[in-house]
Amino acid sequence: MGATSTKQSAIFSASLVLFAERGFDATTIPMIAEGANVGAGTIYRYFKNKESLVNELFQKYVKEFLVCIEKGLLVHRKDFREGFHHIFRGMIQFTVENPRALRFIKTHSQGAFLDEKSLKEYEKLVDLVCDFFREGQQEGAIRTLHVNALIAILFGSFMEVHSLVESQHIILSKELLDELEESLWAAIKQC
Amino acid sequence: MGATSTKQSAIFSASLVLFAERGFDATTIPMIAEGANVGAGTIYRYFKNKESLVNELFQKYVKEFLVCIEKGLLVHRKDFREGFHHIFRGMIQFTVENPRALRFIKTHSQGAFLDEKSLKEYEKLVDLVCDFFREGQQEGAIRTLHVNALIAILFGSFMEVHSLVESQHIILSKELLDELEESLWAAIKQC
Amino acid sequence: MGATSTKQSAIFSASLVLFAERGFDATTIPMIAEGANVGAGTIYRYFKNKESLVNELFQKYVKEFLVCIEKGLLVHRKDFREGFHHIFRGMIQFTVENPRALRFIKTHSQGAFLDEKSLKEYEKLVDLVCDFFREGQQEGAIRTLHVNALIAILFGSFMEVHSLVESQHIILSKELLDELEESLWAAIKQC
Amino acid sequence: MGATSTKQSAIFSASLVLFAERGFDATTIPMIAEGANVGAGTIYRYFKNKESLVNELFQKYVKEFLVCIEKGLLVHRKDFREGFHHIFRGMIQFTVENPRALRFIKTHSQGAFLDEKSLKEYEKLVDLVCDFFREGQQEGAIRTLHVNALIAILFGSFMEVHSLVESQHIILSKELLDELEESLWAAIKQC
DNA sequence: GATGAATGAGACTTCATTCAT
DNA sequence: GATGAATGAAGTCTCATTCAT
Repeated sequence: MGATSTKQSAIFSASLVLFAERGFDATTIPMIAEGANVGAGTIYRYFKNKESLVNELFQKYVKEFLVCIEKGLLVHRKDFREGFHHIFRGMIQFTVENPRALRFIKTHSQGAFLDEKSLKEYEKLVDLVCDFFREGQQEGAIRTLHVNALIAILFGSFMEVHSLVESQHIILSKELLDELEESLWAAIKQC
Repeated sequence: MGATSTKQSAIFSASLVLFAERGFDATTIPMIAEGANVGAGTIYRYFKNKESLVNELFQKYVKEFLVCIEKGLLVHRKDFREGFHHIFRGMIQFTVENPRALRFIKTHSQGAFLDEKSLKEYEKLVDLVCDFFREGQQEGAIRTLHVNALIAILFGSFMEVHSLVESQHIILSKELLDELEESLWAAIKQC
Repeated sequence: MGATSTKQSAIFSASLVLFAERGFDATTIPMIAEGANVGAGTIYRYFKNKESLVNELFQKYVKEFLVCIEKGLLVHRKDFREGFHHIFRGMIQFTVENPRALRFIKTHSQGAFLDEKSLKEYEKLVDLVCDFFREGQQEGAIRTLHVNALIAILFGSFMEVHSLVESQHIILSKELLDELEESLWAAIKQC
Repeated sequence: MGATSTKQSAIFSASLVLFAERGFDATTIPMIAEGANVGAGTIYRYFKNKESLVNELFQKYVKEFLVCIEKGLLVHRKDFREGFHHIFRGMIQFTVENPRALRFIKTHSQGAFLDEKSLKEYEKLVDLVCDFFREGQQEGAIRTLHVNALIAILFGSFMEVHSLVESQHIILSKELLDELEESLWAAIKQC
């Protein structure tokens, strides 16, 4: 909890903003150093190299995303509509608590620079929701589309809407969230 | 059909594959040259520079995408379910006819390298579907979500599923397409 | 007297020699880097780009040239023969103190890469001598040739002789200088 | 006297203009080709390469310059003032008949691309005037400066004034020429 | 003979990374 | 531990030269 973690988190913060806005390749180490108010060399005390930094950042936020979704799921398992509500609200909570993180995750989840650990962590996130959907399908509550497709619909839609909110093409409101949840549930539920 | 168009289209093809797979920044001119079986210098006979290349490629495919969607829409306008069917099938047709193009469009549509013409062309695409949705909302056939959100749901989902097909996480089949269409229509329609 | 000024002046020195000998276009950054014993990238820590380097170098030496000529002029203004003597000796002093600088200035003073500041600085140099000549003409001490032509004679001759000295076609001696001064004065003075 | 010599002289003309205005390095083969209204490849039918072209051009104009000066000299040898007059008028004639040639010769006479033949031809030019000056010195008509220095004064001044005329800083007139001749003779003659 | 499309060597420049301070 | 000056590999782009047409 000393000066060390302060510097590291400053580097994390600056990286998140820059990676989310400009992408991995277009972000330079000096940019991050300036954003974090540290020397360029200092970054290399905390991270082996630029790839290492992006991977640690990616894993950090994927984990936090996972926690946000997991939290609500554990409680209400029987009712799938309720379960979906918790997943959806967990996603919202994550984007609110970690402003640039979702865009960062989305735009970097296919990057060639991701190492095995990052990919595995990302898969965990997907698997969690997969399991939920699969169970719902067995109970006849959820559409019999390929579970990966269902996840694609859920995440793809959500992230795209999130982009619009961030770029201020859409204004976030309670109504929007409720309608969006309803729309996505309609896409997912067995009719 | 002389050597000219052959070289240029070889450069286009190689660029499309590389940009779609690795992104603009991570793709180098030598990579494109090798993929197109031309010398690096040749690329500069056909395109002013790397940015010019990505913009021309972007406009080309956005235009073709537009054509695919427009085609069906013009016929069946009254029935929105039918209209949606044509949009959806147009999207499918485009992805089948232009294997990497949709992923390229999606991953580059926010790039800082896009010039005004590219942005305008992309906007046309969005506007076309916007208009369709807006009309449907006035007729009470389509959900009253913000039209941009509806588009985000449609395109976001579709592209994400498309990614899964391309990465062979999902196998494309008539059933999948039918169910996906049904699911997305459920997300969009007024219930 | 830190490492900073050492590197920068090494780059300046190497540039001066190379630009003077080969010209701006035929001098490459790697050549300069090798001459200055620095990495090629280091040059870009001190100068924005190659043009910036040549402009800073040009301004530096034109300023020093100006100082050399100005110094003597300020004292003896009434006697034009004496004034000319000081201009001439100032030119000599400059070429002795800054071995390659005069040739560099001469061969680059018409370069398309010169920016406004460089041109203005060069003009100052010309104007100083112009004023001296104009005054001399009004007093009937100096030939009524166009002042620009007088300057052309003075500088053109001087630089050409300087070239011969540098290329060791002529050996520099007190006699040579005295005779040269006499010859140029004869060209300039009203007879 | 067919199409061949037409093309070659078109290439020569275009090269002269471009080399004189932009210099050897800043002039590209495509520029010359466009200026000469020939294909780029055609240039290589008439000249081995770019260096060969500049050397042939240089030799051609140095030779013509030599002829211009030689012509008048052969007649009046005893009177050095008269001899100088012919040299000077020969120089004028050359610049009038070959608009860009003198500037081309001057700005390229130190180029690293000049081959032995070019250097030898240039030396001939210098030697011709050298001999004249040396003879004049022996007769006590010409200043006892190093002959190379005398040539430097003559050519250096002349070329510099010529530059001013070309750049329209000075307007060419009979008076200017007469005064200039007088001034240069004053610089050269034994007083 | 004439052309200009094609090429690749080499120029300028950037930036991840190191290391002396 | 922190820094940022220094570096050189690698990227973009130009252009002299070749060669199939």
